[in-house]
Amino acid sequence: MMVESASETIRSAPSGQNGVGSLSGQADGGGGGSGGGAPAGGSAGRDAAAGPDSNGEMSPAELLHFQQQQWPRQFLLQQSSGLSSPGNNDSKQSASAVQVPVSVAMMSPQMLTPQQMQQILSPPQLQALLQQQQALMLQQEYYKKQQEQLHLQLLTQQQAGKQQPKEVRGSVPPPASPSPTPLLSPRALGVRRGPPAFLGPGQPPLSLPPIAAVCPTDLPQLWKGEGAPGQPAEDSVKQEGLDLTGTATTATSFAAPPKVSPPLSHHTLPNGQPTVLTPRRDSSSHEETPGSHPLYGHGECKWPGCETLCEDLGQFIKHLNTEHALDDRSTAQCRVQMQVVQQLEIQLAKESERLQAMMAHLHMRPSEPKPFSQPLNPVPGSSSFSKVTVSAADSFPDGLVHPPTSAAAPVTPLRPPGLGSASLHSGGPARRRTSDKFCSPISSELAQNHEFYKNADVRPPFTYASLIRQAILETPDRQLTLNEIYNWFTRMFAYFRRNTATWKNAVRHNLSLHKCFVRVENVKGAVWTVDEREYQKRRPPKMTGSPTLVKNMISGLSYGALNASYQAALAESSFPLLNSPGMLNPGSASSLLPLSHDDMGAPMEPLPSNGSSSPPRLSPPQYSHQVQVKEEPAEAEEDRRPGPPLGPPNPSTSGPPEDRDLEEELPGEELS
DNA sequence: AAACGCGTAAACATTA
DNA sequence: ATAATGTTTACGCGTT
Repeated sequence: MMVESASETIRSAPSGQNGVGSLSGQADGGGGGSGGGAPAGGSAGRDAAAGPDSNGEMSPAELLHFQQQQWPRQFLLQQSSGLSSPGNNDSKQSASAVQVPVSVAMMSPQMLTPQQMQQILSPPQLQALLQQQQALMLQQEYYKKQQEQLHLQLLTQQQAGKQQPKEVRGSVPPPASPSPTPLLSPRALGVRRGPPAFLGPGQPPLSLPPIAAVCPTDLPQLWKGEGAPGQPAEDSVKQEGLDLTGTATTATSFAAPPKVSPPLSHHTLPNGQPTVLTPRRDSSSHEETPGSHPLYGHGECKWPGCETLCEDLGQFIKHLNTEHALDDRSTAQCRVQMQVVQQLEIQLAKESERLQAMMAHLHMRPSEPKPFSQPLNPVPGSSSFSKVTVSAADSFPDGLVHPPTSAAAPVTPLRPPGLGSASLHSGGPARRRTSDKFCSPISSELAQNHEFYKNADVRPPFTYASLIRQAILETPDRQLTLNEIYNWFTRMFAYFRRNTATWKNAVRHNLSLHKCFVRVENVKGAVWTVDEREYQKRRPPKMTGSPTLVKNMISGLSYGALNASYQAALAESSFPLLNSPGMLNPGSASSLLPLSHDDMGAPMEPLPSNGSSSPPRLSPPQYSHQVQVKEEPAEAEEDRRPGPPLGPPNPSTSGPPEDRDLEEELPGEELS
């Protein structure tokens, strides 16, 4: 995950080879503080090596990451964009994307990182993407075969003395040659991998072309954009090709309503081969001049595999007639193209169907329109939020957003933690914190995406401190041994099932570093507890309503952050939901009490000076227990609290539970 | 630009 | 002796 910062890499360099090799050492999971090796070498290196499950080979998750980088990103983006507004060329129509999950709709293509994608999509979705990609690769294979076949045919013909259409591009090798030299240039056959011509001169290599720019007309890119499997992903440009493939897949959807596959015109080729042509090739999307030709764009021929430059339409027509006249080659290419289209159609149909189902599902839910300015103190039972369908505008006017959906939703399995985890992996450590900072209440987030985090190798958008705290608070007696904390991490997050040395070290580091974590000597050893007061202390002032914040959310931090913020806001406004039965954390979700001041933006609440157990500190009752723990031996605590079994939240529970709950909730919002 | 929070690495000490 | 625990320092990055 995260791209290791260059600096890190640099730093580690001197320390010695860090690499996978050394990593393996630390991968032993021993976790000992000794820190094993220096990871480094890059994110991939570290991640791959550190994990116990990584033996130098890519784990499924890593593979997923890798593949995600190839195309799904744009694919999805476009898809989402298309959903929200088929005709909208503006890729940033976030605000208007009311019907699309905010987490997706707001994403800016350029900002979506594979990790974000991962977060946005549920594992099944990711899986689907993978499959799609594989399907595309298979297609590629198919094309290649076809091309080879064609090649052979032509070769045969040629050898038979038949007149072959002359190769357009001068680079055609002498026909007679029996050598592997392609009779048809790879390019002509679509195998060629030159710089994607479709990337117009003005288009930055990595930028995503406006949705509108991708249309059926661009399908030919498949011919060249997709490289042969063996071809190492070239460079960004090349990847772009892949991306575009995905894009192309979606492209058709823009031209037609999501639900139905675009009508197709079935033509019959001269040779009798039915050809499927996407309708309005020319009109759809491409801003082509009235007199343009579907196969002509950006000054060049768009015939699959052909990039011949043509100054004008006239020249192009001429070229078309001469070079792409009716012949075996053209026919074969047409056939291939037809296959491409058909595949895409099928794909589109499937995706459309899925989309419909998703939308239907999501729209059904928002049973509760977000009540706007609700009091900061959420009304119990108000609801859980879902990261769905809320326009940015709605969410940020006051920095508060209300859950569009109704709480009942227990944890939706594998629901992508879109909003909350948004910016996670996009960058270095700090970056991921962003979302954290923006507060998504950890318990809420966790509750909702429990399954997701549990199964997806996605890094949770919380700081170690917040996670540790959460782990501790989830237990009946609010204390855990280091090992138990470790276990919690691994149990709750797939992500922490690897890189053990790294994160364990981080956990220990955090425990020691933060005053909020108090080590208590217990009979059996030492346990860690949380000093809620301290924890609260470290929380930076809230950003509620801060223009700056909003601004950041909207622009600076990438949509991911925005989403996170949004989610956080939602969550904050709906604490009660934390207590919903669906909550995964039995222990933590015990309280229905309105959270105290804490979150909601209230800057730090001045801690009342009730300091019960902690003399020096004025700590509100809620915090007292923590403090006690801290100052008292574990036994004391145990006495205090026999330890209500971690059962579902029991509102009726009296005192102690309350405290607990409060504590939990308070912090609920994770820092800030 | 500085301060701060966070993640990561790593050296070192202590304990089981 | 070894591994698990803890503590501490350092560095880089992003945000405020």
